[in-house]
Amino acid sequence: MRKRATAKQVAEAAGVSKWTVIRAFTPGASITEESKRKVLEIAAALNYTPNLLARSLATNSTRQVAVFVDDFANPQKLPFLETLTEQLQAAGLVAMLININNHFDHVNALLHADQRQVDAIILFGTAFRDETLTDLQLGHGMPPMFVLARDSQIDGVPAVVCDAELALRDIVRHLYERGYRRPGFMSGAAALSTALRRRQHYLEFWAQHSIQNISLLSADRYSADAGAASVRAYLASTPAKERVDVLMCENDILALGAMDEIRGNFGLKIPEDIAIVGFDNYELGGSYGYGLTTYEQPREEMVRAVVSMIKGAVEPETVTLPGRLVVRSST
Amino acid sequence: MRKRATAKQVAEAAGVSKWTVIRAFTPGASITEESKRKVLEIAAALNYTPNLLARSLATNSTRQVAVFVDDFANPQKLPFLETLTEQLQAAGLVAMLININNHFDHVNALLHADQRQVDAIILFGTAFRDETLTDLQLGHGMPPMFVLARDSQIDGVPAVVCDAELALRDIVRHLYERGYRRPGFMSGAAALSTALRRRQHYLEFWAQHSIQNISLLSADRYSADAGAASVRAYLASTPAKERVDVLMCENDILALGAMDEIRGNFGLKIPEDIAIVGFDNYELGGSYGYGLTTYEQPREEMVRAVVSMIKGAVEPETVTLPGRLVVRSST
DNA sequence: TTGTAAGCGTTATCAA
DNA sequence: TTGATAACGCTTACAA
Repeated sequence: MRKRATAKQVAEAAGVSKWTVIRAFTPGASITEESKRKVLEIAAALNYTPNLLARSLATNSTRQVAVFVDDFANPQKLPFLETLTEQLQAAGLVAMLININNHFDHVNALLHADQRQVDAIILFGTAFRDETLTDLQLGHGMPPMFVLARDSQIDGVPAVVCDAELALRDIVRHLYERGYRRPGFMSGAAALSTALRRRQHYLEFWAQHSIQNISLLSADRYSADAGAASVRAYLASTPAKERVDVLMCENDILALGAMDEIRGNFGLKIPEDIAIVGFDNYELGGSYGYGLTTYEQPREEMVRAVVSMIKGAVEPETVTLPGRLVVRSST
Repeated sequence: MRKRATAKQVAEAAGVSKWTVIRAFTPGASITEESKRKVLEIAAALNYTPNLLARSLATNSTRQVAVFVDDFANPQKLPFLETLTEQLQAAGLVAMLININNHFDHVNALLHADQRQVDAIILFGTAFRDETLTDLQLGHGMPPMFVLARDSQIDGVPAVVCDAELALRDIVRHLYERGYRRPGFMSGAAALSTALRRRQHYLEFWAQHSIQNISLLSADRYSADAGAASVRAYLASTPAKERVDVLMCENDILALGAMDEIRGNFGLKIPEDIAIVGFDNYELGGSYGYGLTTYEQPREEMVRAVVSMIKGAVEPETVTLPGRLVVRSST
């Protein structure tokens, strides 16, 4: 059990009251330079620093934000976590990273975060069951919640997402202008609303060009291997004449796997035989070997939006932000 | 300001003292079934749950662990974070994710974690300046610290690492048995002890086979592009006859970039012209397109070791754990 | 089994 | 500017 100096001890050593000590550590408090200097000096000698835990109890604000994550397979999470922690910390907040993968009970995680008195909860791209939330929301008093990088269909829980409609419009326009006319779409495993929406808009915008006959592939996980397996099955069962001329994959990881398979195993050329589009702008996709055309989510802006709402600088409401089409050699 | 029911309120509503309420929520406390049932019932009605913040203050234990991360570019961090949060949570602990990249002051981060009264601090693969630590350690009273996935050269701060000597011995033995005799090594940017150690052991074990002439390449970042650029410069300036027959890269990301460049830009075959070895067993390296031979760190065991020490189940001391050579088609 | 008193280290508020 | 009182919601130790 390690010991720390408390304000009281510093006060005694400095010959002042403990409130004066507190003031010395409170920016802008009314205290004479003289007292402040003396207190800080003694505090340094005694190795005293304010106890944020006690402060949280007294102020009813922990300045901690729970961040729920359930899918650690998507490498895209990492830059998001970096940006998120960076902006939270810059705002004087700190992230509690809570894993809610299969091993954990979602309701319990929520309750636990609440008991820790976090100032807010961010559902970061999680497949949170909506019923779970509605149940608990009713039980009032929960910390404010936000959904990041995924749609929210829960009343009163705002989401910050990349504008899927705009994204798919840009993508399809690009593909159409490049001359592709036989599109395909590879879905990932999850029936997440965000995922479904990408496909839906893809179909919708092709339909506006009177192209309705779209090949639908599906991968059973979000991994390169699953992407490869999916495209392998497709190519193996589809005569060259009938194949798509462009395949959009729901995210970059699937796309990378598909590219490997198309070039390596089938000896086809990208984009001459089949063009490929991904989603997320995962770093490796931009490397020489791939040159994957993709769409980048406005990470900084999305995070900024959530953090602003948490800080209370902005009214909480669902925000949809435009991303950026990144054209490379795969289309 | 949201309101929560407190133990006192529940006590009044239930007609008992608040300590009885506490007992109802304390497993194994001495309380009659009758009182307990009643209290829990009223508590549920009032939406009461114990305030973990107040508990932490009273018990002097937050059950929070600060996890410092500075390099979010390495996708290997993600599975580690998943395992770490999983095991911490299973032990009743929760991770505070603290970003200490360039934007932040390391000393301050440490001080801040301390002020938050965390039970422990994990330096997860960070390039923490050792002087920083020694300074602060002296100021006693800091939470116990641990270094994960990197060597620690700081007195009293134990590390949990993958056994580099064993790893490189296995790798070099494998390469030697496969018949390779002209090895090369690509280093990443950082002068991290862990990184230097890999190269050192690589040289050492080749030397045991009387092979001393080892080509040293270096990449200026840990990214696929940097790996590609490094190998490009090498190949462009080295006649085919004089080239290495096997190139070990300090991690998988560098290796993947190198592979792309070797095959795509130079039209060489892997492993016939140049064999490649990586380190980390990053998922994409295992996909069909790469088939990268690599070495897998014993993630679960490493995390288990740290968590055991934090729980106090095991004496804190540096632990070196054996990993696993993963042989694929690139060698 | 249950209630009481004291304490954890702060902050808010008011009085001096 | 400074000091004092009460409060934050819980735990520990002890008494009833």
